[in-house]
Amino acid sequence: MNPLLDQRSNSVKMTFMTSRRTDALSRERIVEATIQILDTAGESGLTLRAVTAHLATGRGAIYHHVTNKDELLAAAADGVISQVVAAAAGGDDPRGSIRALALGIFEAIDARPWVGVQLSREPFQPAVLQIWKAVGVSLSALGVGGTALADAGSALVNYVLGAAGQHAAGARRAPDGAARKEFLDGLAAEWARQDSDPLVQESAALLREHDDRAQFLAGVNIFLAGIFSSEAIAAVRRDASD
Amino acid sequence: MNPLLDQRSNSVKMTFMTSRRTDALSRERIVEATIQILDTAGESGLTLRAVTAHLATGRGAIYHHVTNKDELLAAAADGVISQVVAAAAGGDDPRGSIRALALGIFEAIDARPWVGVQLSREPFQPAVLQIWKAVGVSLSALGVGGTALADAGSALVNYVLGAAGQHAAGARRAPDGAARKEFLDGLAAEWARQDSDPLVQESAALLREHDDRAQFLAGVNIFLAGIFSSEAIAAVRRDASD
DNA sequence: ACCTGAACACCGTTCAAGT
DNA sequence: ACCTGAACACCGTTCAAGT
Repeated sequence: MNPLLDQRSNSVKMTFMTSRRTDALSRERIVEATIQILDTAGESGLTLRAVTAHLATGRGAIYHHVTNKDELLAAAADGVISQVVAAAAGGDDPRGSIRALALGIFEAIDARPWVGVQLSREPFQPAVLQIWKAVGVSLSALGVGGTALADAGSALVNYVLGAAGQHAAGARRAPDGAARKEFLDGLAAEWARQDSDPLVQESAALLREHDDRAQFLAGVNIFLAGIFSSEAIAAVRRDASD
Repeated sequence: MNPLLDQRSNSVKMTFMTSRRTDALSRERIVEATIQILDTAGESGLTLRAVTAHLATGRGAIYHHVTNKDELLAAAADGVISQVVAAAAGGDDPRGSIRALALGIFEAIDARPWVGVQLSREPFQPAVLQIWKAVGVSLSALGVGGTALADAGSALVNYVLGAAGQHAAGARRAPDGAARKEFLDGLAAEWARQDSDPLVQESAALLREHDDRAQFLAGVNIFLAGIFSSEAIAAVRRDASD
């Protein structure tokens, strides 16, 4: 009746065969279950009760491996972002790496809106630190250092996280393409109705046909351009003061 | 004491005397109570029970004027952002307006972390639309238009919202300067301990003495530089293809 | 029409009791 | 040490009943 309990009774530490339905509870298994629940039921579907049901265990058991529901969400996001960062790492083109990282994050969030919400929630969670470090490595390889690196890194990371949060909220509200189209059309109509300012009218028209992904990448390019034009100006200033 | 209250008494349509303990419930009064609760008790202190206690009314009364707790939060954030946008509007220097707007948002969030959290939560809430429009007007005045305006606006707004969310989360965790210093010192020590990579070591050192506000403004400048270098490149391309 | 407040259907977290 | 599950102290939201 309860396969999990049966498995648990013949658990052996040294075995090299690891089946999916492995025995004892562990942080890893809990996080894995958390990701599954988030993917299928969304953020509002993540309850401690859902996690314990999924793992066929008691309520309090979770708290032996994890201190908080928040820690659970942070760990789940970290699991997803780890893979994105690893996939974008390396290569001999730091600008390309930055674009690949940004795009990877965008796509991970497009597929799993809950990651975007979580990333924009807490500044020093593991997933965000990973992103900071990857951005730092690439910028450093491009010759940016010191305070300029901190400023540039902060700009890029905050931009990516901001877009992440906004896109995630949109994706949550309108999951598929059709719902999204309908939502944007309705919103554009609303804008156009509320405000006759030509700028708003034009924005409403653009809103209907805009591509989130392309717009996101355009933003990354703007920041990259800004970083190097700032760098160039700073270099000129340094030369001038020598 | 509460600028919103003052603002409201000026904006009340036909009367010039508005007492605090006015009789009937209204959306306005409910939002006002919401802001007060958020300011004094933080986001976790905002419960429907707290709102009804504050207004000395029954639980369900709120739902005659507001559909949701979410709408309450969005309306509260909109009230705060309205003032920021109004204060930063006008002037004949669009770049200055953009910096003033960004800084105004930063400072509003520094004073009221809950605003930052709320802004980064929902892409098409009233407060965010106000920011979009103000940014659009300034960029437009700088001669940016069409898709470039949408891209640039999106980049700036997402950057501001991202930084807003991250800074708000930090401000919530460490409200005063001393707590903040202690927190950053601890975090820097943690980074330095975990990773011997020289880049991380340097970042940890920078982290301890970095100024969130200056870093935020540096990001705005990077963005502005990026827009005009992108614009310049696009212009060159247009010329070349003619 | 507006308000009341009890009731409903949930939460996250704790903790004595078990193995 | 790890797990169980009832109990606790909350939530947001609804709705029959009042004015």
